[in-house]
Amino acid sequence: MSQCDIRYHGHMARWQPDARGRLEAAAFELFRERGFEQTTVTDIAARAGLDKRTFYRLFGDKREALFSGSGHLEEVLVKAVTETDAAPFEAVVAAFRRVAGEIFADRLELVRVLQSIIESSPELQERELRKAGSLAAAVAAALRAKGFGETTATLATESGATVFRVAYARWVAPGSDASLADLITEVATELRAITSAQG
Amino acid sequence: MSQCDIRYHGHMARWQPDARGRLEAAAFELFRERGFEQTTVTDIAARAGLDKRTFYRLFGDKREALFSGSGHLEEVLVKAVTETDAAPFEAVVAAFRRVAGEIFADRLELVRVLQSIIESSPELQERELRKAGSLAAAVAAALRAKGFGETTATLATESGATVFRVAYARWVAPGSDASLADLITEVATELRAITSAQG
DNA sequence: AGTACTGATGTCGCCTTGTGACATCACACT
DNA sequence: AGTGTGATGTCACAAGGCGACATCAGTACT
Repeated sequence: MSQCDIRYHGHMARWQPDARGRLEAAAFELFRERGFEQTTVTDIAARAGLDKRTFYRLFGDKREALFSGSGHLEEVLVKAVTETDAAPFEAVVAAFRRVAGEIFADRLELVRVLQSIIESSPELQERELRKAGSLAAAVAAALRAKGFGETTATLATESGATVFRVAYARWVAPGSDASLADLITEVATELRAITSAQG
Repeated sequence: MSQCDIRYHGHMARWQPDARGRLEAAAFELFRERGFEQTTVTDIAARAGLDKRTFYRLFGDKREALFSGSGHLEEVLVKAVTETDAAPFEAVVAAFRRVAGEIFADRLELVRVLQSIIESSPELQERELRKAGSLAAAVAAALRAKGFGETTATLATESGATVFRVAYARWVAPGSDASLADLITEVATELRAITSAQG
């Protein structure tokens, strides 16, 4: 198995390594500098020293270059939900709290820039919504796999996601200094209060 | 005020009336016949007896032709939320129940076709998500206008929207025969149970 | 009546997104 | 040396979307 010794998987001298990473970085920079709509895919590829066609082989479309992290997020979230034995809503909230610590905690500045880019473009907002949706679908599926019913799984997931969204918005908003995990706990309590109030 | 007698607002002989309506109808038909992606804007305009450029003056993009009804929905929803004095979550759920009766009740078949078109295209799904989002923003704003806090308004709105989405999915699913309004009530009860359960 | 204005529509040309088909060329394996 | 293989570049093209200008019925103003 001498192949295992090859650390630089294939083509190293011929092409700069990590084309995908360079494209993501180039896209992020350009979106920040000029805005999403003022940046063409050709611009991104050029800055990464690649061709437009190569961009489209690595990303489905221009927006995807900005949402590469969401796959990892889904993974961690599903794992967290699977490994607990709490009630569904509590499980989802706890999973988000874990994600808050593992993924978001030390990236506030990055997240703020990312969010400002997204807010500047309707196209990106749509994509973000879809990513959130498929993420929720994955979590709901994980709950169902644990034996919960379709409706229960969906409602717990969506409620948990709502809690996260609100907490996240507060966390990203300027002037806040609480941790995301704490905000999640607070918002979850508020949600319980609101939904259990008497009509 | 003799002008009030003019029923056919302006240009009647020169152009067929209701260009917008004709384009919406043409788009709906073509999307159903060939699918969204297999239909070009030029196709739609041609079927409506108009030019591509005219389409883009009336609709921001190809997807918008399918979501014309969402403006009316938002209007009714906001009105319903404003006119009640129930607690926030209950107010939103009641508003959705009202919308269920006033707008959706006698349109199951149409809604099913619409939904099947949307489900066939990721682009349309993204747009639907965005429409739902701006609708929620409007409802939340209405709650805030009634004096509720930002967080309360958002949580109540999002929870209400979740209830509606789940009920709507059940209603549209084949084989169901309950009314949308009843489904909303049921789902709201389930949500209360889930969020108030002990960890 | 004549004329200028308005406003919805059509025409033309352009850039950008996204894709299929084919060429290229360092590296690996035989 | 010969032969793949796989990531990349090149070319051409359909479709989305937009700016600028032309057209022309009806309206308003004189």
